[in-house]
Amino acid sequence: MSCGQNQAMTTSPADKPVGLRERKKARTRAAIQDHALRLFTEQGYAATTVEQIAEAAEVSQSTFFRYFPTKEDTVLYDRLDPVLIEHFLNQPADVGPVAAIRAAVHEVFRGLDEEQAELEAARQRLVLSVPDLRAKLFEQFTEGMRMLHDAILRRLGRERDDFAVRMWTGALTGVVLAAYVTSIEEGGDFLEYIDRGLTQFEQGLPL
Amino acid sequence: MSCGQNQAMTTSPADKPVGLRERKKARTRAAIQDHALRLFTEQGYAATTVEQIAEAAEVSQSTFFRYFPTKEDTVLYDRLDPVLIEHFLNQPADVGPVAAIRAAVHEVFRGLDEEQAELEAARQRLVLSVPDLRAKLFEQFTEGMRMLHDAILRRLGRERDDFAVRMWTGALTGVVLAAYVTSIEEGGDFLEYIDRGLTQFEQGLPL
DNA sequence: AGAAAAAACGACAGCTACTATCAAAAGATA
DNA sequence: TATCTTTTGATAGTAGCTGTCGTTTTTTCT
Repeated sequence: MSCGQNQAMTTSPADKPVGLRERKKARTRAAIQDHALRLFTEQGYAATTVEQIAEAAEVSQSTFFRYFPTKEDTVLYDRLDPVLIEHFLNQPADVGPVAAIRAAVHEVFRGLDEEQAELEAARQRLVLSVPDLRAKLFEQFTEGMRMLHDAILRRLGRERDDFAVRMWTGALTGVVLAAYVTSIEEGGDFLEYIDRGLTQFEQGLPL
Repeated sequence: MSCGQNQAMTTSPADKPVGLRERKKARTRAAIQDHALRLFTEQGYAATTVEQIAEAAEVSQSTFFRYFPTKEDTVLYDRLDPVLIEHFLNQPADVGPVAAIRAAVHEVFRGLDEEQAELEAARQRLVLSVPDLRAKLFEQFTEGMRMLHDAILRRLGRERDDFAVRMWTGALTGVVLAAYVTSIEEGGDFLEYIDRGLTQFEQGLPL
C-alpha cells in the first residue's frame, strides 16, 4: 500500500536501530507524502491546504511541519540525488565520466518497480506544471550540479576550482535538465531522452 | 537618484504617451524597488517585511502588490533577458551563434554605467545568498533557455523540436549559469567568467 | 517490572505573504 | 468645469509557517 521508503540506509550499516519509533516515523512520513500527492493530483496543488493533508494523514499540522519543512517538500523531498551520486562513484575507474553517469542513471531508474515508476512520473508532471515547484526543482538541479562537480573532481584527481571542470559540469547539468524538460513536454521515456542527450554531449553537441 | 528604469520601450515606438500618470507609475515602481533592495541589504531579506518596504516607499501594501506580484519580484524582476535576446537577434547573420551570444552579452553589460553595475552586482550577491531567490533565479535561467532556444531555431532556420538544438541550448545555459555562480563565489568580473565559459564551450568543453 | 529520560505529538497563538472588495482620490478628456 | 477612467488606500480574510508548552508515547536504566 504505502510506497517504499528507503530510509533505512541513512543510519550506519552495522547496527539496525529499527525500533518501534523509527518504524512509526517512516509510516507517518510516507502517509503524509502519499496523501499529499493524491490530493494534489485530485484537486490541484494550490487548492490543497496543509490542513487537508494533515487531516487525511491523521496528524496535526505541527506534526506535518515537523516532517516536511514546507508544503513543497512533500513533492520535492529528493531521495534520488544522493543515490545517483553513490552509484556514480561506484563505477569502475576506467570508464569515462559520461559513461559513468549514464550507467548510474540507468542503474537507479531501472531499479524502480512499476508502481514506483508510475508515481515518479506523476510527480515529475506535477512538479513542472506548478511554478513554485518548478523553481525549487531547478535549484535542486544546481545542487546536484555541485555534488556532481565534487564527484568529478575526485574521480579525475583534479584540484578544486578547476574552471574547465566547472564549465563541463554546468553544461552536462544543462543537458540533463533540457532532456528532462523535453521528456515532460513531448512525453515518452525519461531514460531514453537522457541517453540521447548524453550521446549528443559526448559527440561535442553538434548543431 | 532613482535608478534608470527602461520602461518606455514597452509601448509601441511611434507614440510617446509619457503623461503624468506614466511618469508617476515609473517613479513609484523605482521607489519600491530601490527601498526594497536597500532594506534587504541593510537588515536581510527575510527580516524585511513588505509593510516596511511599503512604508519606506510611501505607498500602501495594496499598491506594493499591484506593482510587484511577490516580494521576490522586487529583486528578480528581470529587465535584461528580453534585451539580451533582442541584441542577440540583431547580430549579423554570418557570425556563429556563440559569437552572437558573446557580442550580445557584452553590448548589454557594457552599456551599464558604474552605478547601475554596482547595483546589479549587489543584486546578484543577494540573489544567490537567499534560497528562495536562488530558486526563482534558476527558473528564470531556464525561461531564458527557452527564449534562447526559439531564437537559435529562428537564426538557424531549423524546425521546432530539434533535439540537437535543445541539448545545445541546454548545455550553453548550463555553462552560463555555472559561470555566473563562479563569478559570485570567486569574486571578480562577471563578464570575464562568461567569456571564458563561452570559450570553453566553443572548444568542445575539454576536461 | 518500574522509574527516569528522551522523543514525538497536539493544541494554541502569532507573524507575514498574499488576495479580494470597494470607496475615495487623481489624472485624462471634452 | 464636468465626466469618465485609472490608480490608490483601507479593510478584512486566507494560508503557509514558526514558536511554545503541556501531554502522551517510546526507549533506556536500574
